[in-house]
Amino acid sequence: MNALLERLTERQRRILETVRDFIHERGYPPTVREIGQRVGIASTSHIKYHLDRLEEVGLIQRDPRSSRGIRLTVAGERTVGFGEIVAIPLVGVIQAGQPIPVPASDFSLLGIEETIELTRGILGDTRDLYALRVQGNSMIDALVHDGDIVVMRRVEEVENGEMAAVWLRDREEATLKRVYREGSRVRLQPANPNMAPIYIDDPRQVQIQGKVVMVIRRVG
Amino acid sequence: MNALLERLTERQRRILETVRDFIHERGYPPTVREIGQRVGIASTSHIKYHLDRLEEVGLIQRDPRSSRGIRLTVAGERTVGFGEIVAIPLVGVIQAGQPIPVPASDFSLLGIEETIELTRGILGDTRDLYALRVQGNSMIDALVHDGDIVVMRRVEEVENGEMAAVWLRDREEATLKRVYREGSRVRLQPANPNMAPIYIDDPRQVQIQGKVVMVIRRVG
DNA sequence: ATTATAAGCGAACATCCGTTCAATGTCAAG
DNA sequence: CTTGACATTGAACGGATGTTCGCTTATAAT
Repeated sequence: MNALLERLTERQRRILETVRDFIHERGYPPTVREIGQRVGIASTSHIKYHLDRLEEVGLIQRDPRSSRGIRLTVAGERTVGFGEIVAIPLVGVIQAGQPIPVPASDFSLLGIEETIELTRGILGDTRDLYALRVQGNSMIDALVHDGDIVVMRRVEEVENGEMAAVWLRDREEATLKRVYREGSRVRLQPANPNMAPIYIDDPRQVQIQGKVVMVIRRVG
Repeated sequence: MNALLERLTERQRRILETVRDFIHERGYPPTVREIGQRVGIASTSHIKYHLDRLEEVGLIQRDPRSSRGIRLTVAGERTVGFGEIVAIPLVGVIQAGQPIPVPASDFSLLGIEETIELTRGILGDTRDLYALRVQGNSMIDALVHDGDIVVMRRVEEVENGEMAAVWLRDREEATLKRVYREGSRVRLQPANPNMAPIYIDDPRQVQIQGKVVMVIRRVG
């Protein structure tokens, strides 16, 4: 999946992580010697050697003639998983009678018009996320309504009880429900506890299209 | 409202903004001399003099013996309005039969156990925000349910049609509704379009406790 | 065995950088 | 007018910092 990361030696990934951690802790990048202290390399020139490699492959960027003039590039932040802000591509719309769009697995954020930016803290696992805008009130039994943004994780299967976006083949309907496998049938439980569950006898009618991670509603 | 900011001279606020901008642009803090270049001060000692003042009032923090060892404190980020991340204090719980907590106007983030961090981009105006956790399903007609987080802005009055947290005195009930003043009475409209509005004849029964800015639902 | 490549060390150096010091200017209060 | 607090300057010092250079070691390919 990530060709860059494979090209890195253990030392180099260690250095990249150290730079990331240092910035996160102190609010400014480390010096060559401070990196050395953390990764256990005595020679400053040797660290420079590795930093040159990291810069060559485009994971970091440096300002020559500037002390601590080092920062992770977008690629660098991605390979090592940076601290604060996660950009989630907004790839489409949830609509009644329409399957829920699932982006390709190598989505690169290029060519995506819009992203929403969240902090790592309020998300759990930040891998394979994408976001959809809700159109219409067809998801209202999931306590989701027009204009909301749903953050999803691209998965093929879900655990019992997880909230998923499912496509019901026969009804030609997309819906957000908690999915329970009960013997041979499937129970789809609305988020609204006042509403009754749906039972599907043929599990093949239920196609998992993703897993709901978060719902965000901006109120004008 | 902000006593700190008034105590700052023009020069000092300018320096604070310069530090903020520099970090934002380059990814690392400026040196004393780089600050001088931008604000037009030739003497390094003079800049140190102002940095000492800024540190005294707690707007910046410095690592002695570290080059570029300067960062904005939370207070500093707030006075000068920092770039990306906004920390919103999580001050309590919304519960049926309980007024909605409203923090004091000078909430300083000190003594607050928990905060949620969001990016400036998905919020609009980031002033006077606080957050509440929803407990129970009493807000379900606002499409909000147990465990959701509601981001609020501390206001005393709302525009017509805005979603607000209101306390109904006679019912002893807190609820999230769109508020419409219709002549002498007040219409409270649920977010769920399938549900009927509530009409209150005596406007004094309706006490605005805040304005809903965002609803966030983390799905397990 | 030889060679190429990556990994590593330590010293030396010029520059960068935070800090200190002595001195001057400004301006309102006493 | 004097005083004292604040603002500003310039020079100098010592330590921090990125870079260069020469050298050594380990590993794998030729």
